[in-house]
Amino acid sequence: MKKYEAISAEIKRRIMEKEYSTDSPIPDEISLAKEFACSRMTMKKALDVLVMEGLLYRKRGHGTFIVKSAIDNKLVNVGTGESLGLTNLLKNKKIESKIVLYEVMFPNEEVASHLSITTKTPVYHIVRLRIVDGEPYVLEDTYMPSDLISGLTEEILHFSIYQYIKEKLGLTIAGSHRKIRACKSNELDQQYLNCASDDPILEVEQVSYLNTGTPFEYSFSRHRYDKFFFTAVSILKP
Amino acid sequence: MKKYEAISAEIKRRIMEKEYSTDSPIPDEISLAKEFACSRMTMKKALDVLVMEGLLYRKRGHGTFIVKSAIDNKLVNVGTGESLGLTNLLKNKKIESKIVLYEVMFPNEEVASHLSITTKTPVYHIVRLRIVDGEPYVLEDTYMPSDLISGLTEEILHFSIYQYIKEKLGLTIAGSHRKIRACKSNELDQQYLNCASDDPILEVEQVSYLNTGTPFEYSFSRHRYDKFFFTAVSILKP
DNA sequence: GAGTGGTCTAGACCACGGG
DNA sequence: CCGTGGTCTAGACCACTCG
Repeated sequence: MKKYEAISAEIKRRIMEKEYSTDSPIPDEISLAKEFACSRMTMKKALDVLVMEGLLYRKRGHGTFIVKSAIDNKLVNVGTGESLGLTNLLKNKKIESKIVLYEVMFPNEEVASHLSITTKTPVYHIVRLRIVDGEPYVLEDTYMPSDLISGLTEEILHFSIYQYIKEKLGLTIAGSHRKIRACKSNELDQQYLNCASDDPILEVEQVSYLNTGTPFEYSFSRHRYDKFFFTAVSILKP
Repeated sequence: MKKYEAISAEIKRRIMEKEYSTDSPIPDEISLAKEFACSRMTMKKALDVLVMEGLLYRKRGHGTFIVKSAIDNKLVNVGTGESLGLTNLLKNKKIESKIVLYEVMFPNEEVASHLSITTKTPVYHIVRLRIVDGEPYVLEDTYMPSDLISGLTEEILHFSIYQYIKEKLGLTIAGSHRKIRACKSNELDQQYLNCASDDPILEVEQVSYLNTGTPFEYSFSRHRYDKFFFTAVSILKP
């Protein structure tokens, strides 16, 4: 365990357990560094994590304070997210997957360009309906290069592709770029998400990358508008 | 100008001008630190900025590489955004504002709780239609404590509230928490955004904070679904 | 082993806000 | 003035990947 992560976790615990007052600043960086027997730079890095998560804010010349609203609201932080994939995000829920389509094909120009491959490189094309606690939740339309993500089976698709990539293929997922938009529902949405023809859809277009910088997934997640929203924390530079 | 920002900007320039190959790593941190006459920690911080923006990625034991797709797509980075407000985001466009409603009122429970005030504290309630290059773009429904954001005039509402807060009131905006969702359009949307009754809306619910941690704005921005999408860069921890 | 980025140190000075 | 956080330094050792 990295030192700054351990410190960060301990301070987070103290905040959540209300061991620090929300009316006065938490102890200053130098005192905390002394308490945790680390340098001030390391202490700062530990606090940086919590500032990023929206739990703390700093006032130059004053100190570091707790964001009051952060204690009650358990934010799903997406800005610098901890994990990707439904299986990770909804750990307490029962998640099922219905495979709507599973094929190997040559990508069109658009898909190929987002995956940084040619139209001659075969890709998996997967359409999955994800069902959370018995309710249809999201329809995922996913493209992955078949040589990169090899050995996919229907059994894996019924569970978690991300877990397979990490644990069985030993690849490291580095992050993703997303575009979030609203759009009209199409027939496929209506059929599988069980929604009305005038129900909107929240669509997340996503390119995910390995730590090698290689894109491994280009996907469109189409969410029921009443079952999902996206959260983001934005911190401006001074 | 801070040193690491200046270095960061210069490296960004080099990437955009294609002065570095995208097939090999950019120079290592120690060489770059030497070139820019700074310590390695400062160099690292400068590169951190570009990693956050999705322009670079690092491979331990290998080097630091350019994200190929980042050069073409000019991402509007929202994750750790540079600025808030339309006036900043769309600098090249002609932005007009039509004031639909402008009143002072007592907030309901929901608004009060998000602004961390009581229902006895008066707030401005502002509904503005923002028009970009002559096209209706977003309908903003905004609540602000009137004692905090004092001296608002219609003239300011026609231009930029954020700029007024920063430049005239001398307050510093620290960041915001957002929820992004899709929803159905209502009559107000249809009237002002000039959209059909079955057109969806991309709604951004936002609480914005000053650097004091005080919430100063609770707003709902309702966007035409065909004129706006939200982008986010997500970087996972190793 | 050589070279990379990742973490950490023990200081230094600066910028800001308050008394 | 003092105390706060913000930046910066010149090193150190570790973890990882490759030849």
